[in-house]
Amino acid sequence: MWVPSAAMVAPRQGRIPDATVSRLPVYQRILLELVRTGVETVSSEKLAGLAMVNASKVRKDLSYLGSFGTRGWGYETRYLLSRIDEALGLDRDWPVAIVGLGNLGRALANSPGFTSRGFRIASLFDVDPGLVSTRIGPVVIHHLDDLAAVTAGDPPAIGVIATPGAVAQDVADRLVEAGVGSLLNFAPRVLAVPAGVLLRYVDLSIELQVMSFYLRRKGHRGLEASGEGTAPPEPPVALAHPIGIAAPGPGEV
Amino acid sequence: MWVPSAAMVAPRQGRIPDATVSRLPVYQRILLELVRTGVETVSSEKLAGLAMVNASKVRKDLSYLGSFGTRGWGYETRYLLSRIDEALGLDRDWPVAIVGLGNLGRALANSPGFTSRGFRIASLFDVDPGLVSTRIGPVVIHHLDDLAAVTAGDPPAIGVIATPGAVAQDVADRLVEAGVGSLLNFAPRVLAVPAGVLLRYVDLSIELQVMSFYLRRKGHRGLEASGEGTAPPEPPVALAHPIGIAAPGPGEV
DNA sequence: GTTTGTGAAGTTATTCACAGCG
DNA sequence: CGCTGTGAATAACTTCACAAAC
Repeated sequence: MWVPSAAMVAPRQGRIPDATVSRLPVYQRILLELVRTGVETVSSEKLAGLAMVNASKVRKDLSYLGSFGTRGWGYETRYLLSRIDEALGLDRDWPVAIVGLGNLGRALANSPGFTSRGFRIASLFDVDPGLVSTRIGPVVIHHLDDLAAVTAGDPPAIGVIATPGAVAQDVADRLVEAGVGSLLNFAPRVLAVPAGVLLRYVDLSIELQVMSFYLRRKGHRGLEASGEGTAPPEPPVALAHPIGIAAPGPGEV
Repeated sequence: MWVPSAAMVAPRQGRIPDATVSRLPVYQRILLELVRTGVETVSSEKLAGLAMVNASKVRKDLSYLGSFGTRGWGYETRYLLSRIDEALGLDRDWPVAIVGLGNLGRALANSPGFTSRGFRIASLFDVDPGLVSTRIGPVVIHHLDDLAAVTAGDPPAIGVIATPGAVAQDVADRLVEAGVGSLLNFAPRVLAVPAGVLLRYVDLSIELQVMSFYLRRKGHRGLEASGEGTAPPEPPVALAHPIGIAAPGPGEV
């Protein structure tokens, strides 16, 4: 069995760039699959191919965690995975509260994100009397008004907002008040939160509109153009990348 | 009524930076609300406050579309909105196909993204016999195997993948084969698509894991830490921004 | 021979700071 | 005056290219 030397384990002290952080989960998922299928080592080239990114980007990303590849050989999948898990804090269980259990909230509650390690649904909230007191799996849905009482003494690390936009700021305020450390907002609203509270957005409308922009550039024609007529297409363009998953690879413009 | 001069309308010929493109939908949404509530003008400072970004970023972003502010005064909300809509291609209707109508797919199909201008659900697909032939609103759900037949002659501009990860690549292949110009992937998989097809990702697991990383840095403690013990917290850090909505503003670390 | 890890170069994005216009 | 629009400065990120390690 391969054993890392002390020098190889030592993680960089410096900051890990944001762009790198947002790619680590991609590598993590790929490594999980490689380990599952019995692959023991992987080169930056191979990993880059699977993640659809440049190989030197993979090497630089991994170098921020430490230097645990073997030259001429590659990375040991199982060990690399454990280092990424540790960097991402997946060696803990982060309690998550979800507010809003319509289709989206239910989809989130049942998504693979919560069945894998690292996260745990701690509490659910809605205002619909038809939903309150029902369960999703083992977790009962409470009324939003009981949020403070339910989370008292054990505030969730992450609050997920899956409500209509109109109430998103109110929900955010309540979650912050309850002591939640970070918010993941699916509602189509820009939110204001106090300094120190992390805030990220996932927004379908924005994704669609960004696609619309690049489709127009590609010269794609929108059907049933409403209004004054169709603008001329602009020259093709490379696609900006999404939530930071992967830079444009061979498969993308 | 205010009428723009020719000089003010002329859009820049140069490329609009990707980072700007991903912020335009945010400005668009805010302007929509300002227009709706009867606000006639807005300064870059005000708009920046609402979007939680730096004011000079707003001015630079808007300057890529042309120069239609009035010095000493600000921007005319209704006119600015129309220019952003045009830049984003929202003056057309992009037909969208959604594959996978579990909770997530249904949430997407019913989301405000499709009730507003610019997008139209053209077709829906699933493989579940219990769903095929049922409707969501006026649109019937077809079997995935009928995708080629249903979209023949009128390929959707955008394909939305809301299936389990295991079948996402197959669905992507079918959509591309059918002539779809861009893909929005909600499945937790990296996809390969031919050059020329736009591809964006929305991934809950990644968002959660990125939050986990920054929570750890903040010194937040995960409950019930599994495994060998809790790593020491790292110094606080600024939060990277998500799908490119907004740079860290006053409300965010 | 092969592949990592990393300085250096190149590219893109953000912020500053102020001239110029209404 | 106030506020836009934009060059110039800074910062962040990506890619190149190669010496060092196995």
